[in-house]
Amino acid sequence: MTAKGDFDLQDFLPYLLNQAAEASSLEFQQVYKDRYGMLRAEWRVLFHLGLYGQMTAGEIGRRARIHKTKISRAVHRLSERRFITRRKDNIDRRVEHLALTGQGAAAYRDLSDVARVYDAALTARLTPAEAALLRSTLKKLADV
Amino acid sequence: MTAKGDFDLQDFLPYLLNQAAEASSLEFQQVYKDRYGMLRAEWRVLFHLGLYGQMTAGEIGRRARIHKTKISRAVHRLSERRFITRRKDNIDRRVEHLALTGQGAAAYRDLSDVARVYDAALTARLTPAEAALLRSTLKKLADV
DNA sequence: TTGTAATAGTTACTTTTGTAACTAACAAGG
DNA sequence: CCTTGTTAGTTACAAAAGTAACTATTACAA
Repeated sequence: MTAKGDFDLQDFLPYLLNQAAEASSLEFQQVYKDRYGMLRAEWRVLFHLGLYGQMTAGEIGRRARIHKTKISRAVHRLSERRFITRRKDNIDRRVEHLALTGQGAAAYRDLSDVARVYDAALTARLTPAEAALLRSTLKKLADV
Repeated sequence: MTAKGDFDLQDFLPYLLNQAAEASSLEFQQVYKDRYGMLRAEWRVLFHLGLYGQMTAGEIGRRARIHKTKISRAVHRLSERRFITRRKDNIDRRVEHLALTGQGAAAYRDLSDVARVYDAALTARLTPAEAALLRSTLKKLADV
């Protein structure tokens, strides 16, 4: 049934990327989900605040390319659970400045340790050359 | 705020993979969605049948690592819209053999053409060495 | 001013997904 | 045959995501 013009699914980059992304996210997902009850958008917001400090929802959305409704819901849940604080800007009162609470910073440190270890384990499955080229190539592809 | 032990989100493989996967899936998604009203699981089922011929839901699920409920719903919608047929196995009557209809085969040919062109466009953004290494590395990572 | 457009973020509504429980059919040992 | 366990696939219910419309505020030009 495979006609000669066909190319295999295994050679279709979007498919391959999705398979690799899903497989490689599984274990980390278990951690932030089981340990902190977070969703994907939530750990991403947490990491942005942990890595780059105080930010607004819009800034996080632009950096991480997350839709504003996802951010809005993530921020809502994170602040509800006291992982982050929200402070209205004095000048532009549409904007809120988000920052980690002590609890949020602790969760961030814990998860970023897990991420570091997990990333090292993934990387160890590749040669150094593969790993380096993979990262740079993925960055290229992520730029739309 | 970025402590010296931190590693950037941009170096975390699961994050990078997800960003690249999402960015690189966007345009193709528009096509199968707008042109045929399909979801991701649906075009994958369609492609499996187009590429490998008649298969059962379970076989597709194992190959593509798609959960059986997603397959079940995809199969339901695809057969409802006359893209595939379902035929009960004579010996093991739990099993159904799925196959493309004429309409399904036409959709498959159209979408696989789109996929081939789109994949070529993505690949063209990389050097040949990068593209080759990317594919082989992704295959490694996709193996859980 | 004041009217129009743009921006930040939220909400309501719908669609899709995740989870677990379910039916139906087969398998295999007693 | 029966019981127990397994496999294929479906369904019910709950959680999450997508879309578009909404509020509130700011920007800017007539």
